[in-house]
Amino acid sequence: MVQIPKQQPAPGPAPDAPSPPPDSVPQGTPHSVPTSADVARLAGVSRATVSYVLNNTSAVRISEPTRRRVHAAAKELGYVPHAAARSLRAGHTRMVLMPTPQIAVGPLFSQFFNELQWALSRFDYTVVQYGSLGLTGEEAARAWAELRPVAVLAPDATALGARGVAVLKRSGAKAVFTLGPQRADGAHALLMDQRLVGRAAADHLLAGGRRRIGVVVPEEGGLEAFSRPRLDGVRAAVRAAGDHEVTELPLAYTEDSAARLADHWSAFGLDAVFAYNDEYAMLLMRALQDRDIRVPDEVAVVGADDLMLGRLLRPRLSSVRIELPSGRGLAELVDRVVREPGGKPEVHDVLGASVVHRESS
Amino acid sequence: MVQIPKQQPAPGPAPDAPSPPPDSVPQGTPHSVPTSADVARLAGVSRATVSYVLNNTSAVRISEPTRRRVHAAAKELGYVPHAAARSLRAGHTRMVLMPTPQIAVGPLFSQFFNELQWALSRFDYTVVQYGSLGLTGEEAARAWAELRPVAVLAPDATALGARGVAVLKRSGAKAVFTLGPQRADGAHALLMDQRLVGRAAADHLLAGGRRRIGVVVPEEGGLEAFSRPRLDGVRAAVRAAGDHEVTELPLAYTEDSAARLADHWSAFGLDAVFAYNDEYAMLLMRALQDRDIRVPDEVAVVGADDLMLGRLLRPRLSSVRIELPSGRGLAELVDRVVREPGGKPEVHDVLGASVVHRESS
DNA sequence: TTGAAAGCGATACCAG
DNA sequence: CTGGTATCGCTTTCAA
Repeated sequence: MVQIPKQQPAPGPAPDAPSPPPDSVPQGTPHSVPTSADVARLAGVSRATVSYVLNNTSAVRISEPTRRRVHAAAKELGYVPHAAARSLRAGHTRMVLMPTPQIAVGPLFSQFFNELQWALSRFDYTVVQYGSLGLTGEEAARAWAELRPVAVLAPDATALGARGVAVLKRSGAKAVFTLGPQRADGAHALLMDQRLVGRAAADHLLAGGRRRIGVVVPEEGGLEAFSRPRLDGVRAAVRAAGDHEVTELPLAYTEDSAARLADHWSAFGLDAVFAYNDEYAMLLMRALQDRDIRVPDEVAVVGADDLMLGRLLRPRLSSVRIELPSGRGLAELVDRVVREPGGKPEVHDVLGASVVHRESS
Repeated sequence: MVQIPKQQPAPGPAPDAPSPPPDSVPQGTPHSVPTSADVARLAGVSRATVSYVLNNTSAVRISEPTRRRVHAAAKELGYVPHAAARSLRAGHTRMVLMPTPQIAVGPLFSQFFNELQWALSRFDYTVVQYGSLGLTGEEAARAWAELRPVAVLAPDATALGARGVAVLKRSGAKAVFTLGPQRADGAHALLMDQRLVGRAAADHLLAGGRRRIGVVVPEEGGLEAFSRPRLDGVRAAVRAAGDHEVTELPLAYTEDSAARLADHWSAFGLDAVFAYNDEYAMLLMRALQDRDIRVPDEVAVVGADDLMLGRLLRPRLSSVRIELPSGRGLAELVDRVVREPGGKPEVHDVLGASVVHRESS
């Protein structure tokens, strides 16, 4: 706040004189960032001692008066250690990189992300979400590798390929995980097999006697990684049950789009819909009801994510509840791999899907 | 993948012999991370030349054959530069730190975040979301300062105080912004005055002849920073219009809580509710309707955020549309401050609020 | 108990 | 046109 006006150092030795300035008043250097050397000077000790004190190095015992002086000096200068210098020296970091998915991906997933982040920080990892916007697999990997993270948890929408994984490992990453519906060669996988969601919905509808099933496929870009496998899951379940029909229903998240779909509804001849998720389900259900198409009598509707809103609709919306594992457990897994790298890539199936049956189906 | 078993270096000079190994076959060092020195060795040039080539340094002209050799060597080794070393040498970074808010904060805000992130990366900043979970103002600031970001955009739920701002500036941050309903001394502010949301809702309700207004206050922790000012905004508007009543309505985001509130509804004697946001509005409206309390005849309901779901409810939900500024503009602002620091802290009012009148009010 | 000094990896100056 | 080399801030032996 106090603006020191032009407090130039007194004319003396040239700025790059090799000898350190003997008159070591730290305020003399007006506004550079304080380093451990500054702390050392102010406390009248060496940089080594500063390091020992501030890191509580147990292998070395520093006298209490000295500790006090160092701490006081650090506080007075507002000294904050330089993470880059530290990790450069150490040769490794505790950084876990979680590249942000480009697309917003729903409250469920982002809560999962948050929980995982919290759990990892309990393990003393520094979690960093890195916005590598618009970069593709290998390029993205190179950008991430520059940070030398000890672990990378990549939402596989980033299409990290085997090449990308290799880049990261060569850069020193001990653990590379993909998390999402697909896996990448060489990386561990927290596999979230979205087909299970479709399968659960289809099994439920088939069990209720429905035979002509429609599947909403969002037109919004970036959702294909989820919508495709969900559709595939429905197809597989339906095929297993005796080759009934499955109709793709493209739908954008707008009232117009829903209206168009509903206008042609009878042409599809469906008796059930899996609506991708609860929000699309709500959109579609509203459009159907506005046209006096009765749910569930004429058509059963099932959403996914089991959001609160489903319980508030009338009829109450049946929904596929998706269970993601605890952040705590995953953090343990990551930590284990970091500490014992070199194992074969593990594939963990981390997605559970079960239908919550309500009134719409 | 190929596990080289115990490939120990042949017995020769002690491992810490000062002379570099003359037989410099890079494959000889099994699995360390390649550095620019490795690239230089493989290409048969100096580290300086490698740096010049890989950074396209224009002040220096390198022959085409040399460039080729360097690029080939870099690719063969899978060389990725070390960001920490680079920024240590450079004395600054292009990192913009955006600490993640602890609480999930709704789709509107996170979309705004994403847009801002994208815009900043167009300005060649590296955007990093840092999960400093559970740390308070000054401690959090110290943790962030270790990364030496050039700019910090702090959601003020992190309660970055004047002290925290000072810590960041001393650590070299050229631009410190808070973004949210409050500001911090010394920092620039992208002020999102949530009172405007409450005011807009209240003005709308008052204009419609409503006089006894209730305001939903979410019981979920972490939302106070938003709900308090929204309530205050309603209070201010109501006071200005002639001192009518304002009733606080605590509500958790559960059906039970909404049911309890609705059960005692008549006791409140209200003719209007501002429901904090669309989701709480939906929750409350459903509970009211289930008890045959008519909306909007008996009670007008207004939400906020103008989500799609509001349009799908019956009656359609009136809502306060919140306008956040373009990420592009804010990125420009941040960039300007980074390039010309030292100016007085600027306060930018970046939140617009206007009611979308539908059927529920 | 403390200090001097070597390096971590990359860059930019100054010679050659 | 290219190669030494000092340097950024910090940790960590090794000596004193």
